[in-house]
Amino acid sequence: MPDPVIRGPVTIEHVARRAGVSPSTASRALRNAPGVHARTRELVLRAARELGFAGPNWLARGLRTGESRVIAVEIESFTNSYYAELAEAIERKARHHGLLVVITTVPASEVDTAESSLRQLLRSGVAGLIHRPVTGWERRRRLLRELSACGLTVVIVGDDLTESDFPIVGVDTSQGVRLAIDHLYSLGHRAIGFLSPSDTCDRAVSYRASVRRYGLAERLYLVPSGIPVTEAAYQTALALLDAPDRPSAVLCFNDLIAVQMMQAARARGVRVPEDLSIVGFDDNAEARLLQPALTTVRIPKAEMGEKAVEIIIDAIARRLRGELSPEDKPVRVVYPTTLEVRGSTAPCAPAR
Amino acid sequence: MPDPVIRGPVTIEHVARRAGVSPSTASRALRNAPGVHARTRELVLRAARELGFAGPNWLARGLRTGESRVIAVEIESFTNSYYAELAEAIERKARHHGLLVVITTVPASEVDTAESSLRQLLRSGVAGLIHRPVTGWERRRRLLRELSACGLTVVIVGDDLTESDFPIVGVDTSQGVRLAIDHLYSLGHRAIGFLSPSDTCDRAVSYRASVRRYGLAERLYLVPSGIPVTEAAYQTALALLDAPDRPSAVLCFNDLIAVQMMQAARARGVRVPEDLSIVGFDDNAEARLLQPALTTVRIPKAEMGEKAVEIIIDAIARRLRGELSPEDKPVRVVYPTTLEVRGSTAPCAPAR
DNA sequence: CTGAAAGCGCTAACAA
DNA sequence: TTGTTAGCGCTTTCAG
Repeated sequence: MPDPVIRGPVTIEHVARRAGVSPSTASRALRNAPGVHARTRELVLRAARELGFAGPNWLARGLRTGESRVIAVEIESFTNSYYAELAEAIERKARHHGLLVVITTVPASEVDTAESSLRQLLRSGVAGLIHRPVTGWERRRRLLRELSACGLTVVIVGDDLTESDFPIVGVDTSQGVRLAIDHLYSLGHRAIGFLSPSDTCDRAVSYRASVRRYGLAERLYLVPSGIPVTEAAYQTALALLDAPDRPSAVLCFNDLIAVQMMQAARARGVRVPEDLSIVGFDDNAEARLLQPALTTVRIPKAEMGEKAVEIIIDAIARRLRGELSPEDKPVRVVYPTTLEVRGSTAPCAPAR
Repeated sequence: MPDPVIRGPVTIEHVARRAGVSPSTASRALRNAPGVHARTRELVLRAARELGFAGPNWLARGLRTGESRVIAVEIESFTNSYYAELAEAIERKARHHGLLVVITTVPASEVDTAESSLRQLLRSGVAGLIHRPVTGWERRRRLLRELSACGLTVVIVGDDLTESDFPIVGVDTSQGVRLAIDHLYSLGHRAIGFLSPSDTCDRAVSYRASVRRYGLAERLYLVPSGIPVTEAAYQTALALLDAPDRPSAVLCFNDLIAVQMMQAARARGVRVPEDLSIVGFDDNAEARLLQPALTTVRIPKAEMGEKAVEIIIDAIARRLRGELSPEDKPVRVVYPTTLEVRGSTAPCAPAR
């Protein structure tokens, strides 16, 4: 019998017909569902192979079962290596579990527009959303809660832990900041600045606490918003260097800002680490490329991404089992940070 | 009348019922399809708004119409900033056209395993695939052709243009290499090496041609495969530096390898650019962070990504119009490169 | 201009 | 163990 030509993807019905069984039997066999005679299963699998069956149509299956093999990730940008690392881990983990990953980017300039695309996600059979809070995130908690109410599992990934409505995967910011300040203090630094775009975020709060613990003065250098953050950080860094009471060490809000600090130092002829010690935060890939390499507080981004996926997979499984646990306290996973000591920090120069 | 509670996402039927019309009319109104009385449309839209209708379920619509609002991107890694830039542009363009982007990563170590996940894509209602060839890509042309035959538009993005079965978005490699060699030659360099993991790729071929054009000797330093490419590149770079006839300038296969070259030079105390000029390729983000900043051949990654999306959107539109053009010569878009002259190149030192 | 009916591909009940 | 039936939410004939 000549193979009947099948245009378009092969469906379960094709396989069933060829194997001489009903579609439902074919479906069961293909899914390894129980209650299929071994010989029948064989038959079906062979037919599938011969026809080049590529697996069931997920749209159809999803429509029928309500299941979903897709999770969504919302980040600010791919080219920020922090997010890239996070997304990579998420995708890897998801792939190993047979999940597809839809990535949506929400540029800071479009936080408002983004609502519609998130809603679309919901209607696209997405099982979960991994959300990394960005500027303006406060505005969308309502939306997120709404999505969550519609059965979509929302997981927050971030280091600000002031959140309790959703499962959250975060890091112990205050511990990380303490690591950095302890390191600088033990190198003899007593004038330790903090270069940050915010003075109310967890990192800033922790900085103040850490510095106070040693009885040191707070030296917060606030990066103004409005202009692109790198440019603003660079300007603020210059101002920091030009100030008469320039600190001997600076903790930067993150590595992106630390890069600007380094470049500003170079522009002013301030040697790092001899004249100025710099510590970053996050441990982005570029930290190691800088010259000198950047001492920084490492955030376990890969682990965090994987954990977020696990939480979603868990939620999916639980929902399948009918345990529609509405609000039994969202999970909170907090990772510790580590200090990566590299070349940008050194003992405080005695002569100042 | 109290709002009847609707659990789960609101469907078109809910909207229809509330508006007092049939589902088909609601569907038409929501889609802005012709043949709906203005007043009826109003009614439907209002009902939709009141119910918080978030748009039609794409699974259902896709199942019915065969349309798809999802495109897939296959890259090797997120953390390689080349791919990150590409993916970012793709996602942005896609988002602006209302398309969702599924990103699949194919680590070099898993090129074989990856087949199944690509097949899954096909069954997930994906309209197009943007494929950036990676190691082992030859092995999957068969698969790609198969997917393509099933109605999925495959677009290749890359700089090796030896491909004619699929639409391709690429760059003029030989022009780019010539740019680099011309630059070095005009700086007085006559011993120009090429540090590359392959001696048969377009870039290597172009290097040989360019160097021959000036009557210079070929100095190809081949990075062995098997071990991680960065490590291998570093070792080869050291060998290059230690050789008695060390070149005065090196063109690197890409910026990733150029980074290794820089670090090897630092390790050996060879000053860049005084003792050695280095040119990269791609213009990754890190090129600007290096010290000195890397002179490199810029590839317009963002434009390429956007163009790839356009090609897919075009194909979707054409298919909807029924123009199932089977094989009318795939599009080829070739971008020129530009040379970004930065600090890593300088006139050849006279004394050697 | 609107509604009723059918079906995209799949799977969960229920029957056999 | 297997087949039959129905329906997920939507769109698209085809009548009205």
